[in-house]
Amino acid sequence: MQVIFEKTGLKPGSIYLAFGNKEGLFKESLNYYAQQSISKATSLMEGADSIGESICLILAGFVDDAFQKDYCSCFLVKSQLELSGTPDLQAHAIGHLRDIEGVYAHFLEREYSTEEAKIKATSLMMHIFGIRVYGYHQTTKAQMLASLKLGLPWLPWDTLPQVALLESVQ
Amino acid sequence: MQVIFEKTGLKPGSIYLAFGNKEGLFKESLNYYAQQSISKATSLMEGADSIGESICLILAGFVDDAFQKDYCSCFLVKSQLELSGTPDLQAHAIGHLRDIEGVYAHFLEREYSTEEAKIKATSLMMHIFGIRVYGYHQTTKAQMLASLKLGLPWLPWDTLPQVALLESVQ
DNA sequence: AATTTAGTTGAATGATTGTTCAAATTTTGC
DNA sequence: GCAAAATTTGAACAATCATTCAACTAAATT
Repeated sequence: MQVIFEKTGLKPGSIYLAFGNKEGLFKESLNYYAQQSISKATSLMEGADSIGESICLILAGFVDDAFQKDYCSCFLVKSQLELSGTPDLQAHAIGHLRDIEGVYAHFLEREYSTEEAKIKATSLMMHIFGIRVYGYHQTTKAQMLASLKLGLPWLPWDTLPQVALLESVQ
Repeated sequence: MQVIFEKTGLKPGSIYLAFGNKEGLFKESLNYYAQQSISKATSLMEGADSIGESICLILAGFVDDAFQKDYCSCFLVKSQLELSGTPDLQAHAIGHLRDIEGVYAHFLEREYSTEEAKIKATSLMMHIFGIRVYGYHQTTKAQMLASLKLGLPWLPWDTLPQVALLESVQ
């Protein structure tokens, strides 16, 4: 809260009037972040010819994130892990992550059976979580991408415009 | 610290004499947890005929963990993500995780080239991180295992004694 | 048994935390 | 232009936090 007072320049009273308490502000932030994430992914997959290709682009973007300075993983993932002591908020974060998995599963159903789409979405989420944690290790983009190709061999990595991947190689 | 005073029954002075300060205690805990993790994995792979099979067993164990009550993911993973504000401790956690990746890479070199072993170890770590995060979502063991099979197809899932996997299916 | 070392106690300290509220200010609706 | 509603302010409060320390007890050494 103290950091937020500083960064926003607002006084405690204003923020407490708007959000009630710390948990309220946190929950609202989680909602905003989740909505933002979902609409970003959705709009990328909606307009694409190939779901697979847009997923590759999304993943390449996550890899890029990891090499930005002040990388801070993913708000939802971090919250889910940190909030063991606050089951209410943790459930909120988990719910959003499951929604995101649902979005991927939904779009994958265009190209696979319901069963296949579901299991592929889970594998996808595992890799996303993997990137979000492994990102801090600061190895190389090439290594992370190679590992993604190995773990997600059903994605059309090679039909991607090479620039998209090359520009991801530091 | 307060919780530790309660749970151990020790008074502040005793703990501060032994560990210096909160960071010291935390660092020592990370070291202990990491050493424990590494020796558990190492001893499993050392005595095994097939590295692949022992890795499958390790992963199945991680999946089991996720369905234990009071599941709390992995101390190193959680610490790495939480300690953005304490670069010193975060680097410590990251170092341990990279050590663990090194152990897997080392054993995989028995069956693959150095290059192959390295990239497979990275993919393995991504899946482990994935399990550690996804574990909170409480779907089903079957779904998590199926997703692991999909993402790690180079592991000998089918040569595993069926009991080991069956007993993992809730 | 005497002396040094190691470990524990219990209370206290100062800093930081989340939170509240009456008064002042700005914005809105008529 | 005015009254009502909405926001902001600034100072304060109470709780919690990590940490310290002199006094006390137990263990080890000679």
